[in-house]
Amino acid sequence: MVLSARAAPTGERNRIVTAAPTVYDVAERAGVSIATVSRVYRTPDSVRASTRERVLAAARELGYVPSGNARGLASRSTGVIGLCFPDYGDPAADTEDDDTAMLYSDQIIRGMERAARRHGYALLIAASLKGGAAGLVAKVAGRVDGFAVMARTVPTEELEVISRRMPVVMLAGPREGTAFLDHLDHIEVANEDGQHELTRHLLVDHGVRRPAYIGTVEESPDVQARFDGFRLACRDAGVETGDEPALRLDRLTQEEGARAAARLCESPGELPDAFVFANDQTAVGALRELERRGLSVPDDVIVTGFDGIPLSRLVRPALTTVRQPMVRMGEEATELLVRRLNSKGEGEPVSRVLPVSVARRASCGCTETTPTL
Amino acid sequence: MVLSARAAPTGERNRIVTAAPTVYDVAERAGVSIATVSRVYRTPDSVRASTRERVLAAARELGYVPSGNARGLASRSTGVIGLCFPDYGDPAADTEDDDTAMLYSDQIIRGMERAARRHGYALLIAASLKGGAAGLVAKVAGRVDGFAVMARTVPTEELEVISRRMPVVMLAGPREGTAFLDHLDHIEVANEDGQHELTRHLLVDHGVRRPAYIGTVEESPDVQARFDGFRLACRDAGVETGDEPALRLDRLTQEEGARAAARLCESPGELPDAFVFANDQTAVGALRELERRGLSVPDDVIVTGFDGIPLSRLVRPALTTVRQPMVRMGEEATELLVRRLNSKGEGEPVSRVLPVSVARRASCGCTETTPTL
DNA sequence: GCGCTGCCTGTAAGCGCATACATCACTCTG
DNA sequence: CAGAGTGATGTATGCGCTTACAGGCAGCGC
Repeated sequence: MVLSARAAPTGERNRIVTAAPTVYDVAERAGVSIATVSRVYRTPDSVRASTRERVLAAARELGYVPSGNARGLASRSTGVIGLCFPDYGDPAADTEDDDTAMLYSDQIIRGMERAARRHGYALLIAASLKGGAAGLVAKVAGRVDGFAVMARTVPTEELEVISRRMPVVMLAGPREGTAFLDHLDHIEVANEDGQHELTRHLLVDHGVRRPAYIGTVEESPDVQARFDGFRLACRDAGVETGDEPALRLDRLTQEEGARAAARLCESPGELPDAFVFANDQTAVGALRELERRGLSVPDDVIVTGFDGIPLSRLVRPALTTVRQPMVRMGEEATELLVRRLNSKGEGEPVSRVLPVSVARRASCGCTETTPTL
Repeated sequence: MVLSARAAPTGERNRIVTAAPTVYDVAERAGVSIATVSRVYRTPDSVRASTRERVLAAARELGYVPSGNARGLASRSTGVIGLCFPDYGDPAADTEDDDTAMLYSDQIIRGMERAARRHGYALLIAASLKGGAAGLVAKVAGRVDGFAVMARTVPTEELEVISRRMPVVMLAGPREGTAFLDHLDHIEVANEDGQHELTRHLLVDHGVRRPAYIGTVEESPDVQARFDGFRLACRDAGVETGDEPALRLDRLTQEEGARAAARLCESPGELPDAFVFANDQTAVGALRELERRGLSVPDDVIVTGFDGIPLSRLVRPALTTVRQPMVRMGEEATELLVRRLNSKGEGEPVSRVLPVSVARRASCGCTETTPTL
């Protein structure tokens, strides 16, 4: 807000001085009708050049900014797409660990924002409160043309309502069983394939024989798929594993990962020769714990992660993991939404599986193939 | 979009079937007027419980979602705040380094989103294209109640227009000289103090005598302030430094940091006993380069950064740095905006300087005081 | 000179909601 | 039992823009 200001004698500064100018003001000043003003912005070519200039000049002088609301209302579209992502962690406890925990969402946000910008859309983001306030949806959904939803951040019933009004795409976490969700567009990564290939690498190339998979208590579809890939690879290689992960964690945090490593080290019997974690954060936590215990990775035990977050590359030893194209996933989400928007939602639901790639790094005994930087 | 679907014989699925229901539809179904429907959402207590239930039931049955646009238009507010941040890097070149480069913005986004959510606002984000498309502003500014702007992402003239309509807060990068910007709310961190304290620690506690400061070619206000802190600390300790950084980099990336380290190592004369980098990314790059050269940090040379990004803690040796409360900065930005919004913008412009803290870690020879996790 | 065509601009009707104001049904006092 | 007060609801208007649709006015061929 601009001050009336320097010149003004008193505390006038920093207050909104004038009501925001509207098309009417601009029209009057330029000596045209409001329709012409609107056309200058919407379809410039349909206005004579000289008129256009006059309007733009008037707008500039008045500091006119079109009201997005009025525009949206009249044109029945907002030029905004929304993203709902999970808010891990307690907003109050701003731990450092939490900082890294959200990298996943960050990348998707970035990807979506970029692609959205390319298409002339802006991005509205909202974390789903863990409490699950219903307000969110009404709030966000009412303001966007399309909606991307990270798995299980929005109750199915709300999704159903929203999807009746606008395109919705689900991110990560495959379609759930429910018939309804089958009809949403959907993007996921090749979790099973990735874990399968990574595991195969450990078994075949590094001769691992007693791998331990560390999953979660409440299996997300992603984690489930990863475990499936792990099991399959073991079966293929004739390595014995149970139908259950060696360990199930409550949350996929560094702390939990460290705890898991501790538990596995202390449990009776032979130490596994590889810890296969369901994500990078936990693997990094394990790395720390093993270092603390004086165990060498990968000599005493191999450690692998999943996700390919930036820090997986930066820890020492660098973490062997499965890289997910997270930024790309965000971009794809936007692309899908935009396509639907342009085609008025016609067409079969799309389900896209993005390929992943195994990053073989030091924590499994491979030399990094790419330079560190 | 819900399919008409399973049942339908043909490609009807995945199309928006019905026009979105409005207050009128809900009102009719519930047998009330639209005003009552509106009141159910805006001021529930002003409607008799039985009526309210009827309305809500009708809304549920119809899948009613209030139009944010209409709401905003009628109430002259959107419930959304905006953030404009820089888009580092080429969107096409999705290098891994770029991933880490944007951590800064990510954290601010997170902080703003959280605080916004607490206050019932949503967050609209838009990176400023480096090309500097003017479209952005009209697009975003027309849709929000308040606007946070990371330093130098929006041209001053546009800011001036926007700030006439709504509260604007500048983030990081102190007020510029221009009189106009002096009147915006503003949040920065204690760059100078932080660098001063860090430098003092090196000089006094570690006996550093030949520190080299590595800055940037085009000095941002932040980087400038950091260098000022560095110089001041040197002067205080009676250590000789020039008025110029030892080196100026084009960009604050890991590559550049590595290159800087190489240059400093190869330059004639005695090796500096400490590399003081203007941010963490460059310091991390230097760490790698020094490792490659077989030099030990901190024994051969001390390295420090600035920012306190998560990976500063994760590299080995862990990086001594100045922690900026980036998430907090985002939160503060939101708080400031919300306060202005509630007070109709009254009051003097606020300039808040957030405190920083020095993280003494292994790269300066200190043991980490906090456990790794 | 006339009607026609095209280009440019104006007129007017909403878009879906919030809200001031009016109305109505009651309850409460005196 | 009239009049005032109270709570619940309806009526009507307008928020600022987009967009059919309807002119007005030039240039064209006849």
